[in-house]
Amino acid sequence: MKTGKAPVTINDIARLAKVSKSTVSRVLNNADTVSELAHARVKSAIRALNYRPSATARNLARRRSNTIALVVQDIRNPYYAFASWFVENELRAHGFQLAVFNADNTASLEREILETVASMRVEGLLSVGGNRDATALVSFHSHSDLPIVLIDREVKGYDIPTINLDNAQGGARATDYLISQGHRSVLFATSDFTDAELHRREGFFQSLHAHGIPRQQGIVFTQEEDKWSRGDCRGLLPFFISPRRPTAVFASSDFKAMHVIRFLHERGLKVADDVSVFGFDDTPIASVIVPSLSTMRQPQQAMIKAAIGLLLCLIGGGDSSGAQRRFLPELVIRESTRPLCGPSGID
Amino acid sequence: MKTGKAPVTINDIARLAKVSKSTVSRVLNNADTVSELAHARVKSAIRALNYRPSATARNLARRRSNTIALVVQDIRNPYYAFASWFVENELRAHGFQLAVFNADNTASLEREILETVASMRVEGLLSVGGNRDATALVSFHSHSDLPIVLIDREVKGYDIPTINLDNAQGGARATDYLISQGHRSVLFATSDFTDAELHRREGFFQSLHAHGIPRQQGIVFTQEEDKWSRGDCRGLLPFFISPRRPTAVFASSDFKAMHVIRFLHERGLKVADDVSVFGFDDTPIASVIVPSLSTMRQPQQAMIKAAIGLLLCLIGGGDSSGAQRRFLPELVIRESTRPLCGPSGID
DNA sequence: CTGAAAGCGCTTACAG
DNA sequence: CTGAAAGCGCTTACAG
Repeated sequence: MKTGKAPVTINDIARLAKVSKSTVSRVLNNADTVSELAHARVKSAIRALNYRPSATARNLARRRSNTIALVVQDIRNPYYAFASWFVENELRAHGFQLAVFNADNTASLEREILETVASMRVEGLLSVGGNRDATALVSFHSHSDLPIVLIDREVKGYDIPTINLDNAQGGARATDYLISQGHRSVLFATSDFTDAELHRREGFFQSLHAHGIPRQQGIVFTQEEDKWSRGDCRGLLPFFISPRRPTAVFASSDFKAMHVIRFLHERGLKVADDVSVFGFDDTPIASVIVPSLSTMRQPQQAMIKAAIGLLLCLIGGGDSSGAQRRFLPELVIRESTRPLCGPSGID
Repeated sequence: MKTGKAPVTINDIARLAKVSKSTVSRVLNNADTVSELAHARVKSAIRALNYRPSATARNLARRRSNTIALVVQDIRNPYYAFASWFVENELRAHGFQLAVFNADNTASLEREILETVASMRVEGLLSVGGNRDATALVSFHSHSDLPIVLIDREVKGYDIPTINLDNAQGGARATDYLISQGHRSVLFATSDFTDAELHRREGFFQSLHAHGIPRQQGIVFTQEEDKWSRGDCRGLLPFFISPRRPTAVFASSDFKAMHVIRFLHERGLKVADDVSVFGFDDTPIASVIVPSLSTMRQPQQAMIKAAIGLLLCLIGGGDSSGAQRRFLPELVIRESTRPLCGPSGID
């Protein structure tokens, strides 16, 4: 029953059903002003020709696409993969379609995506995560009416509605916890890629300070995101050949924590027993790996729901200039951290 | 510089640049038959009004969308997330856009997606993975001209171009390896959700048989995919309270292997030392976790490239009825498996 | 309840 | 090199 090259159109249906295309359109859109007879004939014509209305034509005529764009920074990252899954489900419940775009942590790609999104005439844009260069986004936002809501991204000096985690507090509370377990020599492992990480680091130092620990004992190890992705942690070596090695590592994400764990393993150090490891995000896998990972949980679903609520409100014409919501992370203690008992832990 | 409610159109540009919309269209499409003057005026009008042509209108007029649909079974699964990343990059190189759809392992959702895809007038469809109910896909394929290529899915009795892994061989070679390490009591942990898993299990039994191991010593533990997702492995308990517990577990995916590892950990059993664990897929995380996971590597990128090549060929009008390619998995030995030394391993 | 007509924002022959 | 016209496949007032 292959239909040949040219797709069947509303005119084909009208002809076969012996009605006007207006009437076909009416049954397509469930109008109640169609006679039973016409309705039946149209329906059967549709079935006979295996007709599906063109979304393209419909969108053009209706001047709306009924779709919302989501741009994530890296779909390979489970955190974003899950976000896209959740956003799609939430939007479906509201009758919207989702178009996902992957920015690959690259500003130039993000720029392209914004162009595409604009030409698609989507009705709203959700962006989750992001690197620090937001110029494309800012310029796009200031030149367009498209409702935009950002998650996990701060754009200073511009009024874009934003849903964020209190990353500084997260960093501080994680560090507080490690210190409360007796750790005095804590290494913060990160990249300086996102504002979120910068704030987590800030919180790290705040906590040290609050506990009267000199800044030098709060060691920071930074390397490019790319090296983390490849699992290249050689840069950590110097910190662990010294006799006064850190007794705890606080990584700026679960993903990095897992790489730190592998590094320690290869150096013959045991997680928890020798070195406590703490993550950030509470990725699904954090509770599965052995030992399971202590981490700061990000209330991702709540944040996404809030963002979608905001976006839908904006689309509905609502005003939310200056809308900023900040969520609090939650301490999750698992197996990868342990109290430091006695001085034997350091040396 | 907000533009007000109605988006600017090609007519606005034509008016401002004092040319016809034909000419605007020409510069939009980089036609070389435009005078310098006209070109410059159009360009500056476009910039002045921040104009972006409507992809919807363009697609309708051109009768092509330039986009390809990818349907994955569960975007939360890193395997699929990576696939979508890779497909997008490959397609970009060929000038196509990608629209990703998530079937959530649900036949009814897959059906809906197929409807959407059809109405979008995409130019091709790639499907990766899939549960065993392919009726929607088969019926769709037989009623439409849309080029379709399947990856990791077998549809028997219908001629849909397919790229598959030789899962039976993968299952057999993995089991061969475990047996070669002295394991005689191997547990195969799986769900019976996909054909791939069924074939892996088949290979498992083939290998046992080839090594003269009675079927009863090849234990199979099956539970629904859903329980695996939730990490509920209580069903494994009976196998491990018996004194003659398995010395090796072969899981039908890396993901399941990780849950098995957690289960063993909670029972006080050490991976590799007490029980060898073997996965399937070689997910990125397999080499990061501690101990790193022995597994069968699936040449995912090569398979995707082959699938895209096939799809592009079909789109170009090529004929590939009966196109079936089968790739071979590769044995990857890491830390989670160990030779069984001496009878002490069994009891 | 139904159809003819205009329009959505583009592209594409066709003349000139 | 350029413009007027027709057309892509729908929807939406407007008459009747």
